[in-house]
Amino acid sequence: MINYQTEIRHIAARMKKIRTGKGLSVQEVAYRCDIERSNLSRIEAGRTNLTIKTICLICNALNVPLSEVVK
Amino acid sequence: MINYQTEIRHIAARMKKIRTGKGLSVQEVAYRCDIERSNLSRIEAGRTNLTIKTICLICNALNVPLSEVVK
DNA sequence: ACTGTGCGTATCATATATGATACGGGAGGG
DNA sequence: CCCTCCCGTATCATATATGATACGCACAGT
Repeated sequence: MINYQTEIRHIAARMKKIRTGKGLSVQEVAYRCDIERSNLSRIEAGRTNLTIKTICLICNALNVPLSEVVK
Repeated sequence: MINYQTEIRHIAARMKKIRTGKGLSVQEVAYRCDIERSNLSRIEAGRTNLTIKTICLICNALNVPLSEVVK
């Protein structure tokens, strides 16, 4: 049984970990995927129920497959 | 490079395949996850950019892990 | 022919993700 | 002490996912 709130937090945490692991700033990633920096901050804080589109854009900016973020 | 529109269509197709594979009707799945039947129809037609919450609810109704739908 | 059921789709209202902007704080360099 | 980044967060506007409802069609059973 999946708890979607937990899942959102997990996805957010993975994104942040990948980003910092690659030494990228929030600004840089936001710029790469044409997402508002403030929005990306909210997302990484796990405070938004993101859409597939947004997840894909961020995955592209981080240069990782979807499966790396959604497990 | 991930194309989010393609990804949405893939996810929609997997959901439909799993549902029909289990012999469930759209109504039944919609009822199980408390989602509008019309909305689930739209989703399976690949016409909406679904949120993580919605995907999780549907996965629960289909009794499959997230990884079965998002690859 | 009639009825019930499942599905797709259209429309409108509502909730909410995202865009846009602004402010404050911490860290580091001059 | 100033700057300059980077980050978190708050607020408001806008775009859009979803809820709610309705209609038409195909199909099966009677």
